[in-house]
Parts: sequence; structure tokens; C-alpha cells
Amino acid sequence: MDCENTRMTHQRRVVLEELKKTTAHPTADELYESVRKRLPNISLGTVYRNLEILSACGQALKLDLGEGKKRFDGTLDPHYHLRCVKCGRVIDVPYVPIDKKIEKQMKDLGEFKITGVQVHFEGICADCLAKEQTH
Amino acid sequence: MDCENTRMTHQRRVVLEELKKTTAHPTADELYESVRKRLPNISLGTVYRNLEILSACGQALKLDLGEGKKRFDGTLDPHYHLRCVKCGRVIDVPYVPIDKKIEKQMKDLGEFKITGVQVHFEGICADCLAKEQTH
DNA sequence: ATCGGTGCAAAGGTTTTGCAGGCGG
DNA sequence: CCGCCTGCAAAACCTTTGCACCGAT
Repeated sequence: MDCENTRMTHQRRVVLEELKKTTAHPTADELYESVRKRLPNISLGTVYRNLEILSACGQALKLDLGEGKKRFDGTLDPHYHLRCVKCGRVIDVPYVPIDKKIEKQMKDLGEFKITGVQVHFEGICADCLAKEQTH
Repeated sequence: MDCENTRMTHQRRVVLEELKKTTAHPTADELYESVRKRLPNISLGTVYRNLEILSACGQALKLDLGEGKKRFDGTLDPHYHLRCVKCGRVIDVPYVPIDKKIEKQMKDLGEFKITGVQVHFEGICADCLAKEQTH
């Protein structure tokens, strides 16, 4: 996509700002709700269009954790994600350089060229672990 | 889900058989088309319901590679998947035990309990690599 | 002034579901 | 027989898109 000819409109700026404010990995609709508090007239379509452009141009990450909807992330530093199977929350997992290891092991296979790896974890988050111990 | 009280109906059997026939990782709709050749009256809803039950009960795998639709896999032996960014095909990648390594490294983090890892690759398949060299 | 962006609403694609009848164990 | 399963169709969701107007550069 052509990232040169994009304009930083008010709407796009607010979408990006709201996304960077949170670590909750909001869906487009969730972000729409929080952006709407500042821009009551913004449309859901605009939020989708801006999230698409922002993620295509490297200013945000688009995540798909198999929930049937996409999530977005304003944190660009390398990290992984864990989806809590109890509460559904998506939390950040500190980066350890496993991508490279995987790719290195996989490179030997030779029948295809690997350009990227998606890694995400399933598990139980700290809050839900605590709840389990209480009961 | 309760896998004890499920019945092996004709439709369910054919869905599973057709899924096991292929390594193409069909979507629900693609599988519907191939099942329909044997059961012309089956409905798409039935295919969806059976794929849900079969994957919940460990007789098939449900894949989500971020395409906006799910794929299904009748091969239960451990293996990974690579989605070709050129042609969109999903091909099998032989298993090397990286899951365990990742989990081991991640276990030390302690703030959450990791129960599973999803790993999938992006790249260029053998066919598309061959085409690139021709041109 | 240009041309990308916006709001609105409709449409698109995938998946789920309510219902009445059918059939497997 | 009981109760899971089916076909059908509508609905539920998430996301994209056509259009006319607006506004960033």
C-alpha cells in the first residue's frame, strides 16, 4: 500500500492516540466506542479504514487470534500475545527471540521460503489464576 | 463440549471422510461443495455444525490463519501450516518440536499459565517459487 | 485546487441459530 | 422412543464499499 500519500486527519490521529493509550488489544468496534467519546460523529467505517491504513503502514499491529474478529495493538516493540481461555482477554507476553530459532530450524526444509512466523499463546492470565486459587 | 452423546450420522461420516481425503485445508464452504457431490441435499449449516463438533471432539482441526474464515484439517498428526502469500494455499509443514522449547522458555515468566501455542508460517510455496524462477 | 478522507448506509462474506420434522442408538 | 441431528431460511456478526461531500496539504 502507498503510505506516502496518506494524510494525518483529525480522525486518524484520534484513532491512533486511543489505540496507543491502551494495552487491551481492542477490536475495531471497541476502539470505535472509545474514539466516539472524543469524536461523537465518527463512523465505524472510518475507524476500520484508518486501522487498515495504520496497520498497513506500520503504525499499528493487526492481530487475529482465531476469535472471528480482528484486534489491534498500538505497541510496536516486539512482543507476543496470550489469549486467556478463561476470560478472553489478550495480554502481552515479553519477547524472547524464538522467531529466529523457529525460522532457522525450518529453513532446512527447503521446499518453501518462509517469510514470517505467527506465534501466539493460549493460557490462563494472572487474574484468572488468582481466582482459581480462591475457589 | 459433551462428546459422549454424539451420534455418527451419515452426514457427519461423509463430512469427516471428505475432510480426511484432502490435504488442501478446505474452508467450510469448500468442504460443503465436495460433500454435496455425495449428499446433494446436505445443508451448509449441517456442515458447519459437524465441523464444529468434530473439531471440538478431536477428530479434526480448526485453523484460523487470519484470512477472515476458518479452515479445517483432517490430519491429526502433529504438523504446522504455511500460508503461501502468493497463491493463498495452505500447505503442511513437517513437525519439529519447537512448541516444547517455546513453552519451556516462556514458563519462567510466571505471571500466567501457558496451555498451548499456535505457530503458523507465512511464505512462498514450492509451486510459486518455481514460477518466480521461470519469469 | 486536488485528491485522499469522511459519514452514512447498504451490501458482502462467514458463521450461527430457530424451528419443525427425521432418524440413530 | 428419546433426544440428538437435519434442512431450510433467517439472522447475527464482522468488515468492506459506493456515493456525495469535506478538508488536508
